[in-house]
Amino acid sequence: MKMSGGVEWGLHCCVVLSGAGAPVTAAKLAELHDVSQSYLAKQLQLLSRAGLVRSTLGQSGGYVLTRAANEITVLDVVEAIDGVQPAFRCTEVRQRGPMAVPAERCDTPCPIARTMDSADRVWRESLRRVTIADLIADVNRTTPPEILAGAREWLRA
Amino acid sequence: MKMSGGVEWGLHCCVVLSGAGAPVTAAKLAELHDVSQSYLAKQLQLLSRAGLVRSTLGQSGGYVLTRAANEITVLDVVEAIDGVQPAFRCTEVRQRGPMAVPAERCDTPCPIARTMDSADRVWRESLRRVTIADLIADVNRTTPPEILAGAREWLRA
DNA sequence: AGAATCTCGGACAACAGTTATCCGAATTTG
DNA sequence: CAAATTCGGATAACTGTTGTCCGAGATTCT
Repeated sequence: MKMSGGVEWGLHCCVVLSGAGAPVTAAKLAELHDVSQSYLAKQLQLLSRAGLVRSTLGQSGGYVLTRAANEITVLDVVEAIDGVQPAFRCTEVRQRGPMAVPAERCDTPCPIARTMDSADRVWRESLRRVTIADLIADVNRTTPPEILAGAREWLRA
Repeated sequence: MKMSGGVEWGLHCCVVLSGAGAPVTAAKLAELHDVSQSYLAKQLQLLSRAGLVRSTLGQSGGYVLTRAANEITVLDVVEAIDGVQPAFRCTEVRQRGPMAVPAERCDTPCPIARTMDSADRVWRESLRRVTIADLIADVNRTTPPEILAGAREWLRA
């Protein structure tokens, strides 16, 4: 089981985008993080399609967050890039084979599926509790101030 | 993000194995669940390697659980088949690019990684709370008794 | 005791989904 | 009108999952 690597990039981009007042191009975001420019563009498209960022076209275009940082949760980004489909999918094994349970007797979902769904819910709930603003606060607290100022300046140039 | 489909099979097998008093062959388990025999064998091997089941060779061999059903958690099966590696892996993006944070200043893990790890922990904790015995109790409550008896008889034959 | 029979176990291919890349079309700014 | 920029799809490489096979090992019957 593996989450798409683009989730990490997307979260970093949201943090950076929140700090910059002006639109930032995909190329700049890719260079800042030292990741593939073409592939990051794809992830940004997913964020855009989910309505988390807005892209402005033209010469001085780029990406901007559509809401305040404390209105965007980590779960929003995860679901935008990795999808909303839960990791476990019940294939209704009990309805197959020589001892199959007829479909009309399966009113309640399989206990295995219920267990997995419950775990999936608490996982998502945990991610929903953390916002981009929380991440920013943590970053501001743990990274050297000169680097923060340097990045801000580098983005402007 | 997608969990291995073998997890579902493995859990069903554990439930069946707990009900049968004698060893059950991989072929019988595959036929009962109507899944690929060769591939199910692979999943059973993983369970065996993790110490959840014990295989006995020879003419009347098969698989047996090594512990009582209430001593095996769903998480045990998930980790045996799907692996223990968390879905999110931090690639230390902050240490890359023109504004990289030097490694010696990164004493605390990235806040993004901490958020993901926390969610992963509650997910695993949720799965750890449910045992095979719980699943069996649920199955016994929700499936028609004649089918349960039929399956028990079918296994014996 | 020996041989047949049946089992598990690991090695070996096919498939799918993810990762990564590129280029043309559409759009805004200067 | 020209330059710069984003968006979307089409396309290749790659990793991991899915699926299949045959050999090694053990038990049972004669």
